[in-house]
Amino acid sequence: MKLTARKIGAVLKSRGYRLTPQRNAILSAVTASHDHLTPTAIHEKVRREHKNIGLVTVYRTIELLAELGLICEVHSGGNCHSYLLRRPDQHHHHLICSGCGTVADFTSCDLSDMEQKVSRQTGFDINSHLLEFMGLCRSCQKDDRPEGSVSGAK
Amino acid sequence: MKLTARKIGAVLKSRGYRLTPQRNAILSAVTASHDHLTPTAIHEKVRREHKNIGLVTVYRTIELLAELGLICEVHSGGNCHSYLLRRPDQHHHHLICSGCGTVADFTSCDLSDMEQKVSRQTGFDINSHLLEFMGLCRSCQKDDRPEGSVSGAK
DNA sequence: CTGTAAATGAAAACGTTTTTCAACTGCGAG
DNA sequence: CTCGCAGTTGAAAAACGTTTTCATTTACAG
Ligand SMILES: [Mn+2]
Ligand SMILES: [Mn+2]
Ligand SMILES: [Zn+2]
Ligand SMILES: [Zn+2]
Repeated sequence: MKLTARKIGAVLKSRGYRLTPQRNAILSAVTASHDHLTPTAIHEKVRREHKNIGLVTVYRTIELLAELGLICEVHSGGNCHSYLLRRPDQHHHHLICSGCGTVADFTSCDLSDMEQKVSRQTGFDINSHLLEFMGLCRSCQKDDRPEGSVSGAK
Repeated sequence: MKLTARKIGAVLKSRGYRLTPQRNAILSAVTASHDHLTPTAIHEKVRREHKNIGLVTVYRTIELLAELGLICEVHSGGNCHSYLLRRPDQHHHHLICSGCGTVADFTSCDLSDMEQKVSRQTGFDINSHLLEFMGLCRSCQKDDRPEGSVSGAK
């Protein structure tokens, strides 16, 4: 069942959030678009009708919608990376410990079956993928931290 | 065969790049660390010995090393995202067209086998993953653009 | 040693995201 | 319907992270 601006509005209210004109405008912009939009792009779109809306509001609304799982986030390849020495020669992927930041490598990645399937389903000609696992490394599982005590990189 | 600062230095030279003290310092910092480091983190590390090195140089060197595949890039969850309306209710992933930016959904994702395997191999307790496919959508395959003419979002 | 193209650092420009705070308003209680 | 207030907003500034510019320095081939 497809999400509409109206439905999302209802979800917001049911969760105790207010349904403001600004939020409605943002909902319309997002539901109307078949693209993925950056916060700025959303702002520009919304602005056409709602000239005075602040970019801050866009950020706040996006955050809210993402939290509630009403919008999806795409990693648009921008600049939010950290780096580490390459260890395996081969194509591989990473596991990142959300406790301490440790990164482990994973080489036996076989997405080709999935890629084929997806390719057939969608008609896309796939040429690369981004795959990362998140979790707790062995030692962080033991530590069993108090909560919210991530120390790792960044 | 593990990459060392020395070996990477050799690669650089063999590719016609100069081996400067700054680059060496960065290589040492990166090879010494078992963590993934942000550009700023690398800068801070390197600075201890090489007080005058500029953050610009760190950025330039990282770019170089990444291009040559000597370091790996981890998507550290920062802020480089675009957003779109959630379409499938279920857990799913995205295919992004590098031609026009179109995003397609892919629901039949089954990484659980891989997750189990990786989990066994590394001892990680995996609780989430990031998976995205990149490629050309059907219509962009036809268009066969001149080159570098991405128009999509962002 | 020298000449030259490559590399560097300081500073400024940039684009994005967050913080702050005073003003405003959606909406439920009365 | 009105009132009151917690929730929401916008302007502005601060905080970031990254890139550009440009004059100066330097690695290294010849
Ligand atoms: Mn999604
Ligand atoms: Mn890697
Ligand atoms: Zn850990
Ligand atoms: Zn396309």
